[in-house]
Amino acid sequence: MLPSSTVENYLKAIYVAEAQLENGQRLVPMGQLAATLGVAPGTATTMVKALAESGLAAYEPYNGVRLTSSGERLAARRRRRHRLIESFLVQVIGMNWDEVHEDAEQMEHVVSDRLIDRIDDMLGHPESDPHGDPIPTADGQLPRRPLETLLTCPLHTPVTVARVTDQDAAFLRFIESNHLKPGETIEVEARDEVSDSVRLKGRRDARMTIGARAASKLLVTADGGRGL
Amino acid sequence: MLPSSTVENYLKAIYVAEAQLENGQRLVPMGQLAATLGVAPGTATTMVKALAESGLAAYEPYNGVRLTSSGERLAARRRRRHRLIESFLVQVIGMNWDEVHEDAEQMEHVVSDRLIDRIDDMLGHPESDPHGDPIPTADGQLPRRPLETLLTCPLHTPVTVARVTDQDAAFLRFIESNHLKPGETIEVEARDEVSDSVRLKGRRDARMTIGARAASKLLVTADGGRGL
DNA sequence: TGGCTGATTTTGATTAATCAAAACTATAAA
DNA sequence: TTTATAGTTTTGATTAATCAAAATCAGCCA
Repeated sequence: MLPSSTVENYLKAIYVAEAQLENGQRLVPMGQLAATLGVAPGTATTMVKALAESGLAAYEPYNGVRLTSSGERLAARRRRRHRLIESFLVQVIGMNWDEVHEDAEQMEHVVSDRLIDRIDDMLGHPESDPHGDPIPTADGQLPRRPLETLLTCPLHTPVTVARVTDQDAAFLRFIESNHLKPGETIEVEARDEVSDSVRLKGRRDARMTIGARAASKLLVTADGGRGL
Repeated sequence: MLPSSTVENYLKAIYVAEAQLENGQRLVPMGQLAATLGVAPGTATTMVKALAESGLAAYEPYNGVRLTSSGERLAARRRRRHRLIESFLVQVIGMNWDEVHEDAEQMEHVVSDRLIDRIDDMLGHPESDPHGDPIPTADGQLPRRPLETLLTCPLHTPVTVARVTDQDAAFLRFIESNHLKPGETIEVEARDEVSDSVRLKGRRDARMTIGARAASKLLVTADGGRGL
């Protein structure tokens, strides 16, 4: 009855892929799903058919797959667990934010609801995790904030880093050592299409230039207030 | 290469059963192993043969099974993880000692060594968990203390509760509400063979009588000092 | 309108863990 | 010494998750 961690991982991968679909697309293609999960395409097909059986996903042969509302509910619950555990590992255990992903990945499947609630209480019901990723409430609601990336926010205006949408440890260490973690106030000074880069003014007026791809992973709030 | 949680559970069950073997017995019978793991006898046979293949257990057909030294090493590592996690859940997260077993049971299989070490540091390298069970060191050594049960300790002498060898939640709550947790100082006033019971003087001279079976699960140190 | 190509699905096997039930041992009683 | 029985092992199947490779489909290009 309760979904295996394999099932939970498929739901998560579908959710993430759905959010990244271009323009009109509504279905995640099987090949992409199989690739992100690191399994053979046939395996993904078989598993997705099983998900469809149990009402967690809608599957159209040769077209792709998307989550049903109950699949989304499950995925949200799982995201909540993951993000609370990451927050906990960083804030309570004092692990670095670039080394918590793996442990959280494993623990989210096995920890009891009771322990999750306890952690939620301890942290004071946080709205987002150390990366700024929003934490769904127990009933699956997302606290929604309108965020912009460093590619779209206004120039020469103080903005607060709110979220870093990449879990890669090296990238996170880069963000940290340049004082670009959620909560920091920065300003975009210029964008250059040709060199594909963005110039920033950071803490203590430090200047730095980062690539557009990296810039797109830093989400900010336009006002100068606290991002959390 | 790294053992599945199923393998770890078999090792644990064999270890516990070995420690409980009567007098001259050196091997754990298959039937008993299967029963404690809740699997069919044939399943245990198959699995134990696989353990023997990989050098973790010594198996004698129709006689039984015991751990090899490398099996014991693995079991000790696993016990260390379990007990550190239980200690952590009680002392840091504030869960009750009667509700942590299940979570620890799951988490011990998945958390990273890095996190275990971090927990060990946070707790100050404790020698025993909240039940008083000793925590093996990272290289598998057990801090050994000579303990007696309430059935064997001297009468009319202050002793300190050091360990409670039963994980049953109801039993743990009983111990707690009667102030018999590890660290408490108590005295055995009398033992009665016929009624199969033991009379105690506890905190603030409270008198209570418990059954011999329960008394055998309370381990104490003869001196009046702190048990931890 | 074919026919090609790349993505998808099917098919047939494999591995780990399990069960039920049949076959087998070892020992203790007759 | 034979036999019953309790405990153990084997056998044949099952389930979840996976793979490789063969078969199939969809859409586009000519």
